[in-house]
Amino acid sequence: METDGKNGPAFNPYVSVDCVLFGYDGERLMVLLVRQSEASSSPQQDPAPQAPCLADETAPSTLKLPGSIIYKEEDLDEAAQRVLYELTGLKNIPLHQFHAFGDKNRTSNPRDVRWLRRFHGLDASFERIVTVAYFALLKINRRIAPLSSDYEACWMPLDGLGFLAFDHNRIIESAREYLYRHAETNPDILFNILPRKFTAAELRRLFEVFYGQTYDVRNFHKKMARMPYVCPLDEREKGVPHRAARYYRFDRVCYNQFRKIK
Amino acid sequence: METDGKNGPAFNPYVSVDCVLFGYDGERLMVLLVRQSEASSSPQQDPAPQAPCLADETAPSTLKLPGSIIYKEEDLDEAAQRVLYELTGLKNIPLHQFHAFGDKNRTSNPRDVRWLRRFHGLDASFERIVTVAYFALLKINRRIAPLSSDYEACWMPLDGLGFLAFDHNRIIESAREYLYRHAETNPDILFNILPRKFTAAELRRLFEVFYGQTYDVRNFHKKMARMPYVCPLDEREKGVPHRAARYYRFDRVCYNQFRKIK
DNA sequence: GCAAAAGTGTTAGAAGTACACCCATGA
DNA sequence: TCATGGGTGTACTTCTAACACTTTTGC
Repeated sequence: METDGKNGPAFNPYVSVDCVLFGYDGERLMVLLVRQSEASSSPQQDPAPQAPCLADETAPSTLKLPGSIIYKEEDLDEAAQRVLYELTGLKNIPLHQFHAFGDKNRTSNPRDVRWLRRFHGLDASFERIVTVAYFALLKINRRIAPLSSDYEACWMPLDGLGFLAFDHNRIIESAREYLYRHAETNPDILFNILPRKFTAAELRRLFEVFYGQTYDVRNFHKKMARMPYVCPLDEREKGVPHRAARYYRFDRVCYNQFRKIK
Repeated sequence: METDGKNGPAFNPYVSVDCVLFGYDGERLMVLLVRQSEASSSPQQDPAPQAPCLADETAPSTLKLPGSIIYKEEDLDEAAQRVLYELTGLKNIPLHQFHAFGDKNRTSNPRDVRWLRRFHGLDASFERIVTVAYFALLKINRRIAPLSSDYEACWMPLDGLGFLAFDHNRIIESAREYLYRHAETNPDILFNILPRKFTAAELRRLFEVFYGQTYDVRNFHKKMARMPYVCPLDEREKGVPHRAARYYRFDRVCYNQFRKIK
């Protein structure tokens, strides 16, 4: 801050947070998007619940990441938690800040400009919105879906997303890289999106989807054996038309100890 | 951005960039800091060259990270590059954005508030400065030092920093973690801070300082042999009172190829 | 010849990879 | 009894870590 004085053409951009909420439904990685509505009313005033949508490229509205301008009395992290909560009802989910996007022209697409004016009432003189992006990895289950529909939100498969508002395609791509890197050193993030009890096959499936490769079944069992925090239970599957699989659970206490000694 | 409408108490904070410039002098890791001057004039108008300073806890001024409010026509990355250039004269150095700091009270220390008013002429109503932090790893050499002194800048040993302005202690600690993580996947960053020609001992010393551990000499030679981009030269040290060490150089072309196939 | 740093090879354990068959269950 | 997916062991390679002595040079 020493390199400009009173002279510098300082200015105040808007600061927002955007949340890249990855979800796993047991089969695919998804991302939670909301409609960039053409209506000028805010969703709080005019909730329009509707069925979880499919991508519709020809619709007049575009999809975008959930986000919000930060409020005066909020920390960045708090704003991100608020966005998550208002959209999904979830609290205390670790949200990871990964990058700030502040290019001069990131809000220059005419459609986006129009939307910002109508929906946010931003005056014509606004210059830019600097957004601080967060990601989280969520378990897709029944609790989330109904809330999402209030915001015309939908889970979209991560592969083959169409064109999104602003620079949100880029933000998601970036989030994905940070997610992978984060998971390397924090594998617990993956266990959060499995059921409390899970089978070896479920864990393997998750690894295969996440890392985009296949794992030899035998070697994967050995890999699991080397994770002391993956604890086999006595319980097994029931009612399956084949040999019943053993259940495992993730032991966080054990996980934290394991990390310390490593 | 769907979770607030016209209703939200949106506001515009200042947005700044701060640069954590790590430096290596062949022996220690340092960080480049500037004085949080009590004078109200900007350094451009009143450059006061002085000898590279030592930490002086009792002085009326505190040390801080170099940084700047972003200008209207600047991208965040451009602002960070500008700060780096104005302070060191260096261009085209990769600066890595790593985190945005936007806590409500990060600029609430009375001394910092006073400084912001005097030095930046920020009016009394400012609420907050959201700062986007960058780091880079530099080779400390003669070209940097003279420029630094114009800003009352000094290289401080990374360990044992005193109390800095704002939340800059925290920012540096965070930068350090990101730097380590970055170097894991991008080891080239370490070779940038070695001389063009370096000995195995120099490389080992760097690794030991950087990773805070010692390396067995023989194993380290094997480690080097597994880095195809570290090329032995025919040249050797001269005039040393012991067996002359071989020189090596970092081959970037080879490095890039090696990364692709991995 | 001596002080000071350079350079070199072997062994053991841990982790990763490739590969094929029998087991338990419900229908 | 059959279709379906669950579960297991061995051999090879690669990486890591521990460990001690000889070489070269200037003084």
